[in-house]
Amino acid sequence: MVRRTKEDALATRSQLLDAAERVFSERGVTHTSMAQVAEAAGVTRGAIYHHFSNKMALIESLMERVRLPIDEMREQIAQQPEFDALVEIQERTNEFLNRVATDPRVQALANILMHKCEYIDEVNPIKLRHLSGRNDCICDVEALFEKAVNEGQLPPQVSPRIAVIGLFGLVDGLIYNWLMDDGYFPLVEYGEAAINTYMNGLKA
Amino acid sequence: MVRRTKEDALATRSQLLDAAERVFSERGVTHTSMAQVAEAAGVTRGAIYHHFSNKMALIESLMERVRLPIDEMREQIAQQPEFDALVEIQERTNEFLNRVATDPRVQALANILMHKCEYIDEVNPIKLRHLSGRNDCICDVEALFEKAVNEGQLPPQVSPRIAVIGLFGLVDGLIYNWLMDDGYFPLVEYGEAAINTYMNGLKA
DNA sequence: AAATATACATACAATAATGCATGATAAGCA
DNA sequence: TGCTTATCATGCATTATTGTATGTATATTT
Repeated sequence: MVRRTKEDALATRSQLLDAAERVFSERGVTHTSMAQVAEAAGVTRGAIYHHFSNKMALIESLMERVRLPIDEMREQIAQQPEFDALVEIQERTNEFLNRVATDPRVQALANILMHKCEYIDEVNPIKLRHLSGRNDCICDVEALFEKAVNEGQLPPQVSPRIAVIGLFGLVDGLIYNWLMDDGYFPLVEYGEAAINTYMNGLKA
Repeated sequence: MVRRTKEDALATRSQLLDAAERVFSERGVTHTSMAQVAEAAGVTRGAIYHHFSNKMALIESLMERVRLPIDEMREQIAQQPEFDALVEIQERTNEFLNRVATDPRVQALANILMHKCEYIDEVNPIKLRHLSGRNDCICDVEALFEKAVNEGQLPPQVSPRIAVIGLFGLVDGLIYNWLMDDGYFPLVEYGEAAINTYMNGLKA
């Protein structure tokens, strides 16, 4: 082929990301060659190496594409005045489960990160990004738990730190298991029930 | 080298498994070549291919080695008369957390399965084994929850199925997150607290 | 309109990993 | 004791993949 319009090029880039998301999620990151990604996108490897320097850069762009709307969501929520800290926590958590269950893009990326890639050597920038993003969320929710304790919604012996570690473990574990054996339980329904149980346990 | 005693051969096999466990857990399964496993074990690839037909057979043997004692534990528990279903559940769960936290072999395997390998194509025998073993445990615990409901320890509206899905999600998620950022929270302490919270929530 | 840079396709070289075939030596067995 | 076979080491051929270099035709710029 030949040189296309800038818009065409952007579309190609987008197709490449879509294809990578799909193929990585199906066959795993390291078990997928650049040629397979290119084939799935209907182009050649030349197109990939033009847009991305290597496979890891491709994955980073993949994460960027999903991270942006999530960050927006976080900022948007942060601006809102918080009424009820506990309700806030539960709504956010349920919203997250819902997105994983319904947004195929988020779902595919979660699947890639949890089941279709290997975390190698500490320097791995992907892992660091992931952890950094997580940590921000954890801090947010920890602050909410602290607020709930301070305002007497939760008994004073509740440790916000432990509470948030448990909550994230629960959410991540539900998603992990749901993705592992796709749809052997309804994520949103069972997940919300389990989270509700956990939150009730904090009050006791 | 040469032909060794049968015992020597068994020792070599064991060394290979140890080395694989270590190297896979550090560098990931697909990012580790058979040559690297051999080097870590102090032998050549010839030794590996003599004992195992390929990398996947190696991993299967790895899982077998850990599965056996776990299965024994299950059977052993199953024989005991159950006094208190809820206590039983909590003890088993805590025991599991404890093993992951303290037994380096279990920990390495959990790390490999959760963070250092890619689950590819449905036929993957490793995944199937893992799921099958999980399912047995899930059924065990589900039966215990059912017993707890029947005996009035838990309110009747508690669904044993949802309860066990949530519990396993919580445990798996805690382990997953703990392994991801090794030791950024104390697994046993925080884990037991979170599980306790969850179990209390079921009673409410 | 000419020059240049862009957006890819294609071809090539280098690397690395796998599986197997072969070799060597001693253990196990008749 | 002699034969066979198990336990590994070594070497080889094949294959797959990566990164890059080159080619080409068209947007874009001047």
